Amino acid sequence: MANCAVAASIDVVGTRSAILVLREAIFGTRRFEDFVRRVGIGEPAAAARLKELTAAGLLERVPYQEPGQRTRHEYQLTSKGMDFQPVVYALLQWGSKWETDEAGPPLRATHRDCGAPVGVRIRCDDGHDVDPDDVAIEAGPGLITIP
Amino acid sequence: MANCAVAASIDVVGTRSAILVLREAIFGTRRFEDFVRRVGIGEPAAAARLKELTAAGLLERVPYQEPGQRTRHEYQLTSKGMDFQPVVYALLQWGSKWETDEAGPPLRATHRDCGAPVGVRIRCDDGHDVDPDDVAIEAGPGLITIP
DNA sequence: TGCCTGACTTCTGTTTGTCTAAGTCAGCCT
DNA sequence: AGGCTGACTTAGACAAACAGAAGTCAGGCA
Repeated sequence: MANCAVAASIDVVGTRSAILVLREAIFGTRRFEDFVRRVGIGEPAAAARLKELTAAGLLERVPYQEPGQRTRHEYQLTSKGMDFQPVVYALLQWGSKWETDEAGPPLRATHRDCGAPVGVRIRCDDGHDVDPDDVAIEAGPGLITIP
Repeated sequence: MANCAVAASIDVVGTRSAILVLREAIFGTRRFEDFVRRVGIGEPAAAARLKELTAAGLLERVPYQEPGQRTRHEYQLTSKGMDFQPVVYALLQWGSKWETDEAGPPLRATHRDCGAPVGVRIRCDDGHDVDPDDVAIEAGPGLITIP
Protein backbone atom coordinates (compact mmCIF):
# COMPACT_ATOMS: atom_id res chain seq x y z
CA MET A 1 0.00 0.00 0.00
CA ALA A 2 1.45 3.28 -1.12
CA ASN A 3 0.62 5.13 2.01
CA CYS A 4 0.89 8.87 2.24
CA ALA A 5 -0.25 11.79 4.31
CA VAL A 6 -3.36 11.93 2.18
CA ALA A 7 -4.33 8.46 3.34
CA ALA A 8 -3.57 9.39 6.93
CA SER A 9 -5.92 12.34 6.61
CA ILE A 10 -8.59 10.15 5.16
CA ASP A 11 -8.27 7.75 8.04
CA VAL A 12 -9.39 10.61 10.27
CA VAL A 13 -12.05 12.16 8.08
CA GLY A 14 -12.79 9.16 5.92
CA THR A 15 -16.56 9.27 5.80
CA ARG A 16 -18.96 11.59 4.15
CA SER A 17 -20.50 12.56 7.47
CA ALA A 18 -17.15 13.27 9.11
CA ILE A 19 -16.27 15.91 6.53
CA LEU A 20 -19.76 17.34 6.71
CA VAL A 21 -19.60 17.58 10.50
CA LEU A 22 -16.23 19.24 10.24
CA ARG A 23 -17.57 21.64 7.64
CA GLU A 24 -20.37 22.64 10.00
CA ALA A 25 -17.91 23.08 12.85
CA ILE A 26 -15.84 25.37 10.64
CA PHE A 27 -18.97 27.23 9.62
CA GLY A 28 -19.71 27.86 13.28
CA THR A 29 -21.96 25.08 14.51
CA ARG A 30 -21.35 24.14 18.13
CA ARG A 31 -24.28 22.24 19.55
CA PHE A 32 -25.28 18.63 19.07
CA GLU A 33 -28.75 19.16 17.72
CA ASP A 34 -27.52 21.80 15.30
CA PHE A 35 -25.04 19.33 13.86
CA VAL A 36 -27.83 16.80 13.45
CA ARG A 37 -30.13 19.26 11.75
CA ARG A 38 -27.66 21.11 9.57
CA VAL A 39 -25.60 18.15 8.45
CA GLY A 40 -28.78 16.22 7.78
CA ILE A 41 -27.73 13.00 9.44
CA GLY A 42 -29.27 10.94 12.21
CA GLU A 43 -28.44 11.38 15.85
CA PRO A 44 -26.41 8.16 16.17
CA ALA A 45 -24.21 9.10 13.22
CA ALA A 46 -23.73 12.61 14.57
CA ALA A 47 -22.82 11.30 18.02
CA ALA A 48 -20.36 8.80 16.56
CA ARG A 49 -18.70 11.36 14.30
CA LEU A 50 -18.43 13.99 17.04
CA LYS A 51 -16.93 11.43 19.36
CA GLU A 52 -14.39 10.31 16.76
CA LEU A 53 -13.40 13.82 15.76
CA THR A 54 -13.03 14.72 19.42
CA ALA A 55 -10.89 11.64 20.03
CA ALA A 56 -8.76 12.51 16.99
CA GLY A 57 -8.18 15.98 18.42
CA LEU A 58 -10.01 18.08 15.84
CA LEU A 59 -12.82 19.04 18.17
CA GLU A 60 -12.92 19.72 21.87
CA ARG A 61 -15.93 19.16 24.09
CA VAL A 62 -16.19 22.10 26.43
CA PRO A 63 -18.86 22.86 29.05
CA TYR A 64 -20.81 26.07 28.89
CA GLN A 65 -23.86 27.49 30.60
CA GLU A 66 -26.41 29.94 29.35
CA PRO A 67 -28.08 32.00 32.08
CA GLY A 68 -31.05 30.15 33.54
CA GLN A 69 -30.08 26.96 31.74
CA ARG A 70 -28.26 23.97 33.00
CA THR A 71 -24.66 23.32 32.01
CA ARG A 72 -24.18 21.79 28.59
CA HIS A 73 -21.32 20.85 26.32
CA GLU A 74 -20.41 22.32 23.00
CA TYR A 75 -17.92 21.25 20.37
CA GLN A 76 -15.18 23.69 19.54
CA LEU A 77 -12.54 23.43 16.86
CA THR A 78 -9.03 22.88 18.11
CA SER A 79 -6.05 24.24 16.19
CA LYS A 80 -5.77 20.83 14.56
CA GLY A 81 -9.36 21.18 13.44
CA MET A 82 -8.84 24.75 12.26
CA ASP A 83 -5.93 23.59 10.14
CA PHE A 84 -8.44 21.53 8.25
CA GLN A 85 -10.09 24.65 6.86
CA PRO A 86 -8.11 24.68 3.60
CA VAL A 87 -9.47 21.23 2.80
CA VAL A 88 -13.04 22.40 3.30
CA TYR A 89 -12.52 25.57 1.29
CA ALA A 90 -10.85 23.58 -1.47
CA LEU A 91 -13.89 21.28 -1.59
CA LEU A 92 -16.16 24.32 -1.51
CA GLN A 93 -14.25 25.92 -4.38
CA TRP A 94 -14.29 22.78 -6.49
CA GLY A 95 -17.95 22.06 -5.82
CA SER A 96 -18.91 25.65 -6.56
CA LYS A 97 -17.16 25.49 -9.88
CA TRP A 98 -18.20 22.06 -11.06
CA GLU A 99 -21.19 20.77 -9.16
CA THR A 100 -23.42 23.72 -8.48
CA ASP A 101 -26.91 23.68 -9.89
CA GLU A 102 -28.68 26.61 -11.49
CA ALA A 103 -29.51 28.33 -8.21
CA GLY A 104 -25.89 29.06 -7.39
CA PRO A 105 -24.02 28.08 -4.28
CA PRO A 106 -26.16 27.88 -1.12
CA LEU A 107 -23.37 29.08 1.10
CA ARG A 108 -20.54 31.42 0.33
CA ALA A 109 -17.33 31.94 2.19
CA THR A 110 -16.04 35.49 1.85
CA HIS A 111 -13.13 37.53 3.10
CA ARG A 112 -14.36 39.58 6.05
CA ASP A 113 -12.24 42.57 5.14
CA CYS A 114 -13.13 42.95 1.48
CA GLY A 115 -16.16 40.75 0.86
CA ALA A 116 -14.61 38.78 -1.98
CA PRO A 117 -15.23 35.01 -2.12
CA VAL A 118 -12.44 32.90 -0.70
CA GLY A 119 -10.85 29.84 -2.18
CA VAL A 120 -7.47 28.21 -2.01
CA ARG A 121 -4.36 28.50 -4.10
CA ILE A 122 -1.45 26.15 -4.41
CA ARG A 123 1.62 27.84 -3.05
CA CYS A 124 5.13 26.71 -2.22
CA ASP A 125 6.97 27.41 1.01
CA ASP A 126 9.09 30.01 -0.74
CA GLY A 127 5.93 31.99 -1.39
CA HIS A 128 5.53 31.39 -5.09
CA ASP A 129 2.12 30.74 -6.53
CA VAL A 130 2.38 27.32 -8.12
CA ASP A 131 0.56 26.18 -11.19
CA PRO A 132 -0.84 22.65 -10.76
CA ASP A 133 1.33 21.53 -13.67
CA ASP A 134 4.48 22.73 -11.89
CA VAL A 135 4.14 20.43 -8.92
CA ALA A 136 6.71 17.63 -8.72
CA ILE A 137 5.97 14.53 -6.68
CA GLU A 138 8.99 12.91 -5.12
CA ALA A 139 9.83 10.33 -2.51
CA GLY A 140 10.12 11.69 1.00
CA PRO A 141 12.04 10.26 3.95
CA GLY A 142 9.28 7.92 5.05
CA LEU A 143 8.57 6.27 1.73
CA ILE A 144 7.49 2.68 1.78
CA THR A 145 8.85 1.42 -1.50
CA ILE A 146 6.41 0.35 -4.11
CA PRO A 147 7.59 -2.91 -5.68
CA MET B 1 -30.34 19.16 4.94
CA ALA B 2 -28.02 22.10 4.75
CA ASN B 3 -26.64 21.26 1.39
CA CYS B 4 -23.67 23.05 0.02
CA ALA B 5 -20.95 22.76 -2.58
CA VAL B 6 -18.95 20.77 -0.07
CA ALA B 7 -21.64 18.10 0.02
CA ALA B 8 -21.82 18.13 -3.77
CA SER B 9 -18.10 17.49 -3.91
CA ILE B 10 -18.41 14.67 -1.46
CA ASP B 11 -21.12 13.07 -3.56
CA VAL B 12 -18.50 12.71 -6.27
CA VAL B 13 -15.49 11.73 -4.19
CA GLY B 14 -17.34 10.42 -1.17
CA THR B 15 -15.41 7.28 -0.45
CA ARG B 16 -11.94 6.71 0.85
CA SER B 17 -10.91 4.86 -2.28
CA ALA B 18 -12.21 7.58 -4.61
CA ILE B 19 -9.96 10.21 -3.08
CA LEU B 20 -7.04 7.80 -3.06
CA VAL B 21 -7.57 6.94 -6.72
CA LEU B 22 -7.75 10.62 -7.55
CA ARG B 23 -4.59 11.26 -5.57
CA GLU B 24 -2.79 8.61 -7.59
CA ALA B 25 -4.10 10.07 -10.83
CA ILE B 26 -2.76 13.47 -9.77
CA PHE B 27 0.53 11.89 -8.81
CA GLY B 28 0.80 10.47 -12.31
CA THR B 29 -0.71 6.98 -12.26
CA ARG B 30 -2.42 6.04 -15.51
CA ARG B 31 -2.87 2.30 -15.75
CA PHE B 32 -5.37 0.04 -14.09
CA GLU B 33 -2.99 -2.30 -12.35
CA ASP B 34 -0.91 0.59 -11.06
CA PHE B 35 -3.99 2.06 -9.44
CA VAL B 36 -4.72 -1.27 -7.82
CA ARG B 37 -1.20 -1.68 -6.52
CA ARG B 38 -0.44 1.85 -5.46
CA VAL B 39 -3.78 2.67 -3.90
CA GLY B 40 -3.75 -0.67 -2.16
CA ILE B 41 -7.32 -1.63 -2.94
CA GLY B 42 -8.80 -4.65 -4.65
CA GLU B 43 -9.46 -4.80 -8.36
CA PRO B 44 -13.25 -4.58 -8.05
CA ALA B 45 -13.01 -1.41 -5.98
CA ALA B 46 -10.50 0.12 -8.39
CA ALA B 47 -12.64 -0.70 -11.40
CA ALA B 48 -15.75 0.75 -9.75
CA ARG B 49 -13.98 3.94 -8.69
CA LEU B 50 -12.34 4.50 -12.07
CA LYS B 51 -15.67 4.00 -13.77
CA GLU B 52 -17.42 6.43 -11.44
CA LEU B 53 -14.74 9.08 -11.69
CA THR B 54 -14.78 8.74 -15.46
CA ALA B 55 -18.56 9.04 -15.53
CA ALA B 56 -18.33 12.12 -13.29
CA GLY B 57 -15.88 13.69 -15.73
CA LEU B 58 -12.77 13.79 -13.58
CA LEU B 59 -10.96 11.13 -15.57
CA GLU B 60 -10.97 10.25 -19.22
CA ARG B 61 -10.36 6.81 -20.63
CA VAL B 62 -8.10 7.15 -23.63
CA PRO B 63 -6.61 4.46 -25.83
CA TYR B 64 -2.88 4.20 -26.27
CA GLN B 65 -0.49 1.73 -27.75
CA GLU B 66 3.06 0.94 -26.81
CA PRO B 67 5.17 -0.39 -29.68
CA GLY B 68 4.76 -4.11 -30.03
CA GLN B 69 1.89 -4.12 -27.57
CA ARG B 70 -1.77 -4.26 -28.23
CA THR B 71 -3.94 -1.15 -27.74
CA ARG B 72 -4.87 -0.42 -24.16
CA HIS B 73 -6.67 2.28 -22.26
CA GLU B 74 -5.28 4.64 -19.71
CA TYR B 75 -6.96 7.08 -17.39
CA GLN B 76 -6.05 10.73 -17.78
CA LEU B 77 -7.12 13.63 -15.64
CA THR B 78 -9.52 16.05 -17.27
CA SER B 79 -9.51 19.73 -16.38
CA LYS B 80 -12.27 18.97 -13.91
CA GLY B 81 -10.02 16.39 -12.31
CA MET B 82 -7.04 18.71 -12.33
CA ASP B 83 -9.09 21.31 -10.52
CA PHE B 84 -9.29 18.82 -7.70
CA GLN B 85 -5.58 19.16 -7.00
CA PRO B 86 -5.97 21.81 -4.30
CA VAL B 87 -8.10 19.38 -2.29
CA VAL B 88 -5.44 16.71 -2.48
CA TYR B 89 -2.65 19.11 -1.61
CA ALA B 90 -4.69 20.47 1.27
CA LEU B 91 -5.13 16.91 2.59
CA LEU B 92 -1.43 16.27 2.03
CA GLN B 93 -0.53 19.42 3.92
CA TRP B 94 -2.82 18.63 6.82
CA GLY B 95 -1.75 15.02 7.03
CA SER B 96 1.92 15.94 6.86
CA LYS B 97 1.49 18.34 9.74
CA TRP B 98 -0.73 16.28 12.02
CA GLU B 99 -0.69 12.63 11.13
CA THR B 100 2.81 11.81 10.02
CA ASP B 101 4.74 9.25 11.97
CA GLU B 102 8.40 9.52 12.98
CA ALA B 103 9.71 8.62 9.52
CA GLY B 104 8.42 11.79 7.91
CA PRO B 105 6.09 12.05 4.95
CA PRO B 106 6.46 9.22 2.41
CA LEU B 107 5.71 11.48 -0.52
CA ARG B 108 6.45 15.13 -0.98
CA ALA B 109 5.00 17.56 -3.44
CA THR B 110 7.43 20.29 -4.39
CA HIS B 111 7.52 23.30 -6.66
CA ARG B 112 9.37 22.29 -9.80
CA ASP B 113 11.02 25.69 -10.19
CA CYS B 114 12.42 26.15 -6.70
CA GLY B 115 12.15 22.78 -4.97
CA ALA B 116 10.19 24.06 -1.97
CA PRO B 117 7.31 21.93 -0.64
CA VAL B 118 3.89 22.96 -1.87
CA GLY B 119 0.74 23.41 0.14
CA VAL B 120 -2.34 25.54 -0.16
CA ARG B 121 -3.26 28.93 1.19
CA ILE B 122 -6.64 30.47 1.67
CA ARG B 123 -6.95 33.44 -0.63
CA CYS B 124 -9.81 35.69 -1.68
CA ASP B 125 -10.68 36.62 -5.23
CA ASP B 126 -9.22 40.09 -4.68
CA GLY B 127 -5.86 38.45 -4.14
CA HIS B 128 -5.52 38.91 -0.39
CA ASP B 129 -4.14 36.14 1.73
CA VAL B 130 -6.90 35.32 4.17
CA ASP B 131 -6.44 34.16 7.72
CA PRO B 132 -8.84 31.32 8.58
CA ASP B 133 -10.36 33.52 11.27
CA ASP B 134 -11.20 36.19 8.72
CA VAL B 135 -13.51 34.06 6.64
CA ALA B 136 -17.19 34.97 6.84
CA ILE B 137 -19.83 32.41 5.96
CA GLU B 138 -22.97 33.82 4.45
CA ALA B 139 -26.04 32.69 2.61
CA GLY B 140 -25.62 32.51 -1.14
CA PRO B 141 -28.30 32.66 -3.85
CA GLY B 142 -29.08 28.97 -3.71
CA LEU B 143 -29.60 28.60 0.00
CA ILE B 144 -32.12 26.10 1.18
CA THR B 145 -33.33 27.68 4.37
CA ILE B 146 -32.64 25.86 7.57
CA PRO B 147 -35.75 25.93 9.73
C1' DT C 1 -4.57 -21.61 -34.17
C1' DG C 2 -3.77 -21.21 -29.72
C1' DC C 3 -1.12 -18.83 -26.01
C1' DC C 4 -0.44 -15.01 -23.07
C1' DT C 5 -1.26 -10.83 -20.51
C1' DG C 6 -3.39 -6.79 -18.80
C1' DA C 7 -7.82 -5.27 -17.82
C1' DC C 8 -11.45 -5.97 -16.12
C1' DT C 9 -16.10 -8.73 -14.15
C1' DT C 10 -18.49 -11.95 -11.16
C1' DC C 11 -19.25 -14.20 -6.88
C1' DT C 12 -19.36 -14.50 -2.05
C1' DG C 13 -18.85 -12.90 2.40
C1' DT C 14 -17.56 -9.33 5.88
C1' DT C 15 -17.34 -4.82 7.69
C1' DT C 16 -18.80 -0.18 8.06
C1' DG C 17 -22.08 3.56 7.72
C1' DT C 18 -26.52 4.97 8.28
C1' DC C 19 -31.45 5.11 9.33
C1' DT C 20 -35.70 5.03 12.35
C1' DA C 21 -37.62 4.45 16.62
C1' DA C 22 -37.36 4.11 21.23
C1' DG C 23 -35.20 4.56 25.30
C1' DT C 24 -31.95 6.92 29.11
C1' DC C 25 -30.01 10.55 31.72
C1' DA C 26 -28.75 14.99 33.91
C1' DG C 27 -30.05 18.89 36.02
C1' DC C 28 -32.66 23.44 36.15
C1' DC C 29 -37.33 24.92 37.11
C1' DT C 30 -41.82 25.00 39.34
C1' DA D 1 -40.64 15.89 44.15
C1' DG D 2 -41.62 15.70 39.55
C1' DG D 3 -41.65 17.61 34.83
C1' DC D 4 -39.18 19.07 30.93
C1' DT D 5 -35.56 19.40 27.50
C1' DG D 6 -31.38 18.84 25.12
C1' DA D 7 -28.02 15.40 24.54
C1' DC D 8 -27.12 11.49 23.85
C1' DT D 9 -27.46 5.73 23.73
C1' DT D 10 -29.39 1.37 22.35
C1' DA D 11 -31.60 -1.82 19.23
C1' DG D 12 -32.66 -3.63 14.88
C1' DA D 13 -32.60 -3.43 9.98
C1' DC D 14 -30.59 -2.25 5.68
C1' DA D 15 -27.40 -0.53 2.05
C1' DA D 16 -22.88 0.50 0.52
C1' DA D 17 -17.94 -0.36 0.51
C1' DC D 18 -14.54 -3.55 0.19
C1' DA D 19 -11.65 -7.87 0.09
C1' DG D 20 -10.15 -12.26 -2.08
C1' DA D 21 -10.51 -15.63 -5.44
C1' DA D 22 -11.77 -17.03 -9.71
C1' DG D 23 -13.52 -16.31 -14.30
C1' DT D 24 -13.87 -13.68 -18.83
C1' DC D 25 -12.25 -11.23 -22.70
C1' DA D 26 -9.55 -8.80 -26.34
C1' DG D 27 -5.98 -8.79 -29.35
C1' DG D 28 -1.06 -8.98 -30.57
C1' DC D 29 2.20 -12.76 -31.25
C1' DA D 30 4.46 -17.28 -32.12
